Order: sequence, then structure tokens, then C-alpha cells
Amino acid sequence: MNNQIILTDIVSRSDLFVGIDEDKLCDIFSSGERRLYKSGATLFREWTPAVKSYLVLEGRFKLSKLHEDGKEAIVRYINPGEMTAAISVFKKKNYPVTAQAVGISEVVGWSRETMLELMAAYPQIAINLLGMVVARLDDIQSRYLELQTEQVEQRIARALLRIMKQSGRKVDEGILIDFRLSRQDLAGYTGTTLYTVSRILSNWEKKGWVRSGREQITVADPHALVTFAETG
Amino acid sequence: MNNQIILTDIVSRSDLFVGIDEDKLCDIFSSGERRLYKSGATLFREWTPAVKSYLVLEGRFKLSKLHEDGKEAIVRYINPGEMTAAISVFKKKNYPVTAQAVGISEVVGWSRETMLELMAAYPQIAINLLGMVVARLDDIQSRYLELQTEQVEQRIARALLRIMKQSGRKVDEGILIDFRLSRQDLAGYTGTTLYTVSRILSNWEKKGWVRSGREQITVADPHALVTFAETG
DNA sequence: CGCTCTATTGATAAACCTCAAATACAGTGG
DNA sequence: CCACTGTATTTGAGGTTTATCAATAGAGCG
Repeated sequence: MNNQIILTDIVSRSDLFVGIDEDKLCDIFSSGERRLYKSGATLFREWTPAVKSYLVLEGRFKLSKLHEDGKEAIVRYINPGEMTAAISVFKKKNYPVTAQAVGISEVVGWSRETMLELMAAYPQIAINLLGMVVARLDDIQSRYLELQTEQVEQRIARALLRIMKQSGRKVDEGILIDFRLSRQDLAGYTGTTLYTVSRILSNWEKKGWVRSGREQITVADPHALVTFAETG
Repeated sequence: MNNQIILTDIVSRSDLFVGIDEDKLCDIFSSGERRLYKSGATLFREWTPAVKSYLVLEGRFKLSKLHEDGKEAIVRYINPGEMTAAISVFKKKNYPVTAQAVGISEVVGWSRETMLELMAAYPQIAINLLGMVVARLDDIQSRYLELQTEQVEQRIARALLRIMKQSGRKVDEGILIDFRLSRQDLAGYTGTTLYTVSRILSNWEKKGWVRSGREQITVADPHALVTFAETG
């Protein structure tokens, strides 16, 4: 059926399954369990053992870590075609983050055992997994260094650009970030407060760099933002 | 000869080679190139392609990233028995950090090609490599979240404890960090300035938590530091 | 329309950085 | 062994950035 074709298409575009024959993908896909999540629903929590690896088919998940005092540090967003908790295959330890759906979302989940079987059958998967982990390491390392050396306004610029690249959709006024993204979310992503984010966005709006509303941001002048992010 | 035995012993204890037969280790070891570095010498630089993977036999390397304005962000320290740039096997991109020797240091380096041959011969090595990368991802992710949510004093406490665990040596007065570690280094590791580090260490010295001198720190009361790091 | 959640904005305070100057220390060569 | 020199460290004063608190306004939803 059509639906199935679209899904295997997403699976094939996923970094984990590149280089795997088209005709095997259907097997791989059907060996996983498909599930739907409402907006705000929790895919997994940091204090429970992550037993599965998930591929996002539709929607989006927010990967975050909750601090004792209620602060939420956002590690990243997982978009359609991307995987999360894939690492759990290789560690018995808990995956130390929480994943929550942003908008109605759908995933396919493979258990640890299934993933190991798949990797035995298709060694390419293990290699792809390594590539994914390395890419993530690069990403978080860059962000770590930015967090250390750059000021808040610059970090917010980078964050917005990063999110824009991954989840932006071209509209008349610029590039719209296509999911609910509050000031609080951006603050959690950049390590600041919602007040500071609000002030900075207001400022950028006056300059015409962005247009923002309730839980919604459109980047009107990406070039200006890039220049600012680079030069401070 | 005796020297050789000690070296293969280090190789065998390296995370990359666990699970490999003892008698193979000598082959593996001899397929790499051994090299000595003076204190401060550069093993590799961030803007040049990293063509080898290195295992530290003796001494220590400081892995850092240099910012335009001269600031140095320290990613981590690599101790004897640990590997660095192992990832370069899987990416042609440059490894985006600089490694400098801290004290006289010795490494074994394997070229990309040799590593691939080794991994073909001993598949366990690829699995071990994945485990190493995952461990690093966990580490940097934890530190990223700490950097976002915690204040400087708390971060310095965590940094000192982390370094202490990895490179500490028990002495009469407590646990000595066994290599040259300046206030500037700690600042680069925690994302602050040498002045702030100095003030905080002075303060801790008054409380009897540490004893510190020129490029040298002894943790006198690890328990107090742990408590502080946890509770703020 | 009223309720709730999000965003804005001002005032204030805290944390931290920057700059400057003095001091301590390790290593070096006489 | 000692003076010398180049760093590393300490400490104070002042400024900047950013967090915190509080109050208000706006948006969406039933």
C-alpha cells in the first residue's frame, strides 16, 4: 500500500539504513513496532532504561534533560528520518535524556535484540551507526565550545540558524520554523532564560531579522543572522 | 625485551583492544609507529587532516580547540592507555581539535589504512571503537548540560574531580593531580577565566578542601568537593 | 467571555569578566 | 649557590552581562 511505500522511503533515507538494499528495507521496517504519540507525550524518560531505538516517521521530538530545580536543558530536536536512542543498543545503561513529542508524531521502534539481529544480518548498519554517533559527537562538541566562548545573543543566533536549517520551511516572509518553539524552549537550548530570549527576539524584530509570535518564529533575514553569529 | 612487554600490556588495557587475544597484540602493536613528544609539542592540529589514530603510552595530551580571540577551550585530557583521533578512521574530515603533549609523552600511531586492516582482521576492534565514541558522547553531553545549568564554582569542582579521578595519585596530603595544570588550563576546561579559578581555589584552600601551588593542585578533601559539586 | 499559558518589559541584583598591579615561583646560567 | 628572568598567581576595583523578580499584556481555547 501507498503508506507502506512512503514509510520505507523514510527508512531508506535514514542515516542508519543507507547502503542497504531497497528490498530488504521492508523486512527491516516490519521488524519494528510502529507507534503514534500525541503532542507533549513522552517517548522515553531519562530515569527509565531505554530498551528501543527509534526512527521518527512524522512529527518531531524534543530531547532534553531535566535539572533538579525544574530547569530544562534541550539537547536537540529529532526530525522525521532521524533516529534517537540508537546508542542504547550498545549500552545497558539508561539513556540519560527525555524525549517528548512536539506535535502529533509517529515512530518505529526496534528493540535491542532486534537491532542486534539486524546488525548481524546487515553489517553496514553498525558502520552507519558509528557514523551517526560521530556526527552527534561533532555537533555537541561544537555547541559545547560555543557555549563556553560565546555570549548569549550569539548563541541564540546560532541556535536559531541550526533549528532553521533542520526544520525550516520557506514562506513568503522568510523561513518559518515549522513547529511550536517557545521562548522557554530556545532558552533551554541555549542555556539562558526565557526573559533574555524574549528581549533579544524583540530587538531582532525591530531590526527586521526575524518575525515572531506565540511559540512561532520566522527568520526574515538569515544572512544578517549568520553574519552576526560569525562575527559576534 | 621488557620494554615491549610493558607496551603491549598498555595496548591490551586500552579500550580499543579489549577482547583481543594476547598473542595478537604484539602484531597489532608493531603495525603502528612509535613516537616521542616533548612537553608542549603538538601531536596534531585542528586545521590539518588527522591521518592517524593514537594510543598514549606515556605522558598526557591536552585536547583543545583554539578560538579566534586566543581563548583555548579544553575538550579533555588523554591519559596513558587512552586513544585519541580514533574517530578519524571513519571520517575523512579533519578532526577539529588540537592535541598537545603535557610533559614528555609517547604514543603509538596507526594510519587510517592500518586501522581499517586491523578492524577487518579483528572485528571486535570496530565494536570497541563504537563503545569508546559512545562513552565520549556521554561525557561531553554531561559537561554540556553542566555548563548550561551550573555556576562556575560548581563546574570547577566537577572538573577538578573528573581530572582527579583520571589522573590523580594518592599522596600524604590527599590526591595529587599528577601533571602541570595551571589556573588557565582549568579555566579553559570549565569555560571561565584564570582569575575566577584563582579566586575560587584560594577560597577552597582556606576551607582546607585543596592545596595548590604553581601549576599543581592537590585535592585534600575530595568528599567536601563532591558534596559541593552535587548540591551547589 | 473568562481562563490559562506565553510573552513583554522594567527594575534590581548577582555573577562573572576585564584590567591593572603586585607578588610568588621555577628554571637557567653564571 | 645565587641572582635573574619569564611565567604563573593573587588580589582589588570597576564594569558588563545576564539572571531574577514582578507586573502587565496578549493569544488561543473551550
